[in-house]
Amino acid sequence: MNVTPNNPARRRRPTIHDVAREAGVSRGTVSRVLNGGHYVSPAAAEAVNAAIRKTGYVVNRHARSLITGRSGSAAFLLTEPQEKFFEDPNFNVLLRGCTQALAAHDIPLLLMIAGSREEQRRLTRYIAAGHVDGVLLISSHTGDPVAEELVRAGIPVVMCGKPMGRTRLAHVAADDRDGARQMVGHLVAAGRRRIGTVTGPLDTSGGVDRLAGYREVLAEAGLPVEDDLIVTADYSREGGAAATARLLDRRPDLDALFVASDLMAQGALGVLERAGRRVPEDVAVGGFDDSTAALSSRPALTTVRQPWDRISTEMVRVLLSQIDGDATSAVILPTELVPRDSA
Amino acid sequence: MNVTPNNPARRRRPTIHDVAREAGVSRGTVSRVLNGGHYVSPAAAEAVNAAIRKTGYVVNRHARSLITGRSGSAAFLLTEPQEKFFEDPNFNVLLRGCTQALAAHDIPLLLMIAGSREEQRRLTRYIAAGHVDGVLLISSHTGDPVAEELVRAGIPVVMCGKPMGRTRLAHVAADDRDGARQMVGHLVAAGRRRIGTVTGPLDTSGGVDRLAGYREVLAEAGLPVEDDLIVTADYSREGGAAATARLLDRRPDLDALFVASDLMAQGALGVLERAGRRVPEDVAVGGFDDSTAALSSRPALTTVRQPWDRISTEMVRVLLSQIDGDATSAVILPTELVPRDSA
DNA sequence: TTCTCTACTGTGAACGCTCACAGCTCCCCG
DNA sequence: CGGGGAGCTGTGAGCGTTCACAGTAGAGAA
Repeated sequence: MNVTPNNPARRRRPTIHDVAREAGVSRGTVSRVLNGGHYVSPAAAEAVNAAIRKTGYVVNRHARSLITGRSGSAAFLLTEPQEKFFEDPNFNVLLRGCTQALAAHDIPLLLMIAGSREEQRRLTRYIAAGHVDGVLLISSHTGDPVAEELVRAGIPVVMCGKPMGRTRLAHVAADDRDGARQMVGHLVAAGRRRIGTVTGPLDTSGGVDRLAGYREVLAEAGLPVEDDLIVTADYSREGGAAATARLLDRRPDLDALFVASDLMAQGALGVLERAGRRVPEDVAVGGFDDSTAALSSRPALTTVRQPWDRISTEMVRVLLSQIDGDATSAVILPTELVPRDSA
Repeated sequence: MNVTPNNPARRRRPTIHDVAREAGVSRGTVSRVLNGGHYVSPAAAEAVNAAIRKTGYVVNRHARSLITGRSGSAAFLLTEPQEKFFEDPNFNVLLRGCTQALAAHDIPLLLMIAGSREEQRRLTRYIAAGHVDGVLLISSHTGDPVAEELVRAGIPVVMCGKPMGRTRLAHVAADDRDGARQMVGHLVAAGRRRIGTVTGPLDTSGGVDRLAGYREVLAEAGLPVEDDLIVTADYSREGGAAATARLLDRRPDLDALFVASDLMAQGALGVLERAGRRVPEDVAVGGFDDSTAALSSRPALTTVRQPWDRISTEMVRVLLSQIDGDATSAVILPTELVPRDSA
């Protein structure tokens, strides 16, 4: 005697066959409903949808991927040690924006971190094996081999920020040069004359382009561009503090400071305060990014807004169109001066 | 006439068939080599491995998943707004540790963030649909519905930290109570008598248990446990600063402070400095976590080390064994006092 | 009426893998 | 010397989809 008669296949997940049987149609029709509903009669579509609701059917993505050759997911790939990114408030906004933009297309975003060359190799292999349809690449420094490897493997890649190498790579970036021009122009217009700058690393486009904007505006205003007013740091709070200390040491007559990131500007504010300089009375300070750090610092930071929300949606748009076979493209988005209390 | 005779299937990825043909064996043998190499002669294994190298073969995980029913990936799921986690240095260490521990098993870790109830629902559905083999759940607050939903759907889940609800959930946590006992014991032994505490949120086990340890030690030392020496904050730097200011206002006679996280302790140090108190001479400060914040603060923070590296490897171990069908289990790891300069 | 075109539907064949099974050889033990 | 087991191998089936194709019905044109 069978003790559990009603339990031959307990809790098997319903397949497309079950839905088809339930709806009284064929597999093909169910599949068509699932994929856009073209060439399906209204009555059949209705029956299929009812059957899907009734059975609680969910497509098996593995089966679908096997035949379509697509995984239905994308990667958010960091090719530098993660600490740097996590500390940076911009990163939060970018990640969140990309996740949401992809969620609208029902594409989950896998966050991958490849700090060491070893990890880079492993992940490149993994991605190149087709486990991900496309990559949002967050890498700033020159000579990052990952982008090239992925492109060679035929994987759609979109970078955040202008790539430094000569590779023709799809990317989305803010207009760093113009943002710097706006900020330094603002400082000049306020009557500042001895304007220093703390740049980002000069193997990143943000570092180079913001410095270029600074130089241009000074030159246009007829002010000398002096080397001892220029210090390079690494976008971190501590780096910004150290650079500012050095600058202040070299040029005690400083009356304004353009810092290439809000985080570094926070470090700068601390150093200036400890040195007894009032901001903005003695030294005006301008940041870059309009990150959360800008609002929480005291005084509130005058900064340059990067349109992170638009950057993320654009990155996703470019990636998806590239996955659909379109050519690579580049998008540069405008930046905007945000005047607050520090300058 | 065929114009491109040599190009019928350009750049097709090699399959197990190609490897089998190349090695002169059958599909079955190749599959066995791929899955551990049992019941394969050394000669055959050698031939297969050579063929894999030659063809550049990589398994198609979609095909494998289709039959095994496993995805070969795991999720790192945050059920709270991401900002909080990213700011916290502990989170970096935990994420990195888990990623590495899983990488050793060739299991990629998908980072998922479910800040809103809406996102939680979407991701729960996604995970329950079988797209991930298991979940490392980072959620601290009481009444988080995600854990229960996942468990009900039969998904292996391991939590970081003791769950507050009554659910019997697999988890890995540090011994918060004992860590607090060590720290407060240290303060008492140093002759401190008016010891305040800044606790974590009281709907997290870290908040509750560390407070419990504080209370116990004071009671055991014959010191009064006074309510106005206890303030609750939210683990953030700012929250810690605000709580300390309140405490100092209420009890100017404070001679020691046990702060339930290093980040909050950093905030506390700032407030104490501005209030003109010397640390540790006037007020001894003890943190919790031994995060990077502890070393970078001035003075270097005496704190309680949470074994994050072991926590992450244990989480992965418990998750994998649960995926393999073992029962859920809980692991509590020891904490350790790290004496530095602040107490 | 017949023919063509469009809208819709069902069916077989993949996709690339693992699993179960059957078959083979060889060795050890009774 | 026969039987049983261990070690190794190949084969067929099937996982749950999508895709291409063949086919049907009905509408409209010739």
